[in-house]
Amino acid sequence: MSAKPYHHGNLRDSLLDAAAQLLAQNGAQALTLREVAKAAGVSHAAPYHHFPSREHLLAAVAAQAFAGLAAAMAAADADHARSQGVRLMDICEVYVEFARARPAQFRLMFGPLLAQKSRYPDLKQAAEAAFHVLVMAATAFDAERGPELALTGWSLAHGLANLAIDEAFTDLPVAVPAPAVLARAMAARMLGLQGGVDQ
Amino acid sequence: MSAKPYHHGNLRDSLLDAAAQLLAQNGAQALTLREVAKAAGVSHAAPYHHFPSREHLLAAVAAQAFAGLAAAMAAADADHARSQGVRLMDICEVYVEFARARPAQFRLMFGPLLAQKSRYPDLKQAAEAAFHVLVMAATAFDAERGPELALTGWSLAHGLANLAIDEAFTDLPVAVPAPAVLARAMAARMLGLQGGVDQ
DNA sequence: TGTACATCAGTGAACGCGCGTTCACTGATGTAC
DNA sequence: TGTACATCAGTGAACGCGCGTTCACTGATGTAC
Repeated sequence: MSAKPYHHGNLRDSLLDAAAQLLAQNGAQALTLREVAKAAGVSHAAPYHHFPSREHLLAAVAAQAFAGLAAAMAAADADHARSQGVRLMDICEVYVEFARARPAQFRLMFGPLLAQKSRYPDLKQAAEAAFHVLVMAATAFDAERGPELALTGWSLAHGLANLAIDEAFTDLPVAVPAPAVLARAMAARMLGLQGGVDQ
Repeated sequence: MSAKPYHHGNLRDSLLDAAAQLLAQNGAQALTLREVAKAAGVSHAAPYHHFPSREHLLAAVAAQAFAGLAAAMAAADADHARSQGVRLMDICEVYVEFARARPAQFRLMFGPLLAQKSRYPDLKQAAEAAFHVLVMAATAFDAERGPELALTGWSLAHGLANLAIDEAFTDLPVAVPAPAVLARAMAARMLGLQGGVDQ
């Protein structure tokens, strides 16, 4: 803040923040280390004291994004006033809306830029933690078919999220409801519920 | 073939073929115009006589891939010995297997590299033709809920396809069947059928 | 409370690289007459 | 069947650019004594 100190103090976090912001603006393709450094107000060589390479920085951004997604899903699952089935629908909606709000992050989280996730333990762990929220909720809904429902729900939400952010629905020759509405309706069908109206 | 003629004769198609092959090997990120030209046995400036820019070449590759997907889906829908419900399951399976067989093409078709599809009319038309196959099949299955089923099935297959090629299922703490099996089972559930065994 | 010094987080210049694209050119093709 | 010529599809050298990364350096920090 004050007069630009030589030692930044918390550059690692600043770089992550700057990267996330640039990602939202320009997409992962255009996210260069040099731009990130500039946005953080630091020379373009400084990031190397905190990340071994550009890819490691991207992995850290993705891990942070997974944590955010997991938190949002967990929050949706925490509303105990709602039935477990409705909460599963909420989770699907949250998933889709997360992707729509942060499309570049979402693509980075799953895309080929971080092909070998196993090389980034933190990233892998964050991804698994997010999926775990869904498995737990699905198992609470139906103890026996929990994992199966979780996989189906994940595929459904993931496909919808991707199609939505890739704008595959624009100018389609059929009427398409809003993604959030679609997410709830599809989840309801999958669970054998009445589709969004039985709260 | 013979002694490298100065005039290639069919360079446009050769470039598309070379691009598709390089895409399969290295991914869209690494697909450069220069490499494509080299693979087609031509100087790196030659492609400009057939495509105004790299992006136009990519768009043409994607359009061709959409045509291939549409053909595969149509073939699955053409087996009139099977019930319409089973054929819808077949289409979903074909969709997922297409993605697994050509992951880089699949990502290019939907990804952000071709953000403004509307700038490439051929591409847009090819994409819509593929979706149309699904809508027709879903409408044949259930005249009233056709479009809704098509959207749900598309999301399901698309999500599964993406998760499969991004290897999101590896090392998951739950048992995961093969993608093709998953595709059939999920489609069956969506349609209210018995899940892959009622041929 | 001072001081020497190891450690660390920055800087800024430089490197090599490969890319998309442009340009003036040249060789091949095919058509008018 | 020839020949002149417009057109087209190639070539290869060159351009400018921005990138990731390296390097020797310098200023700040904090700890041992």
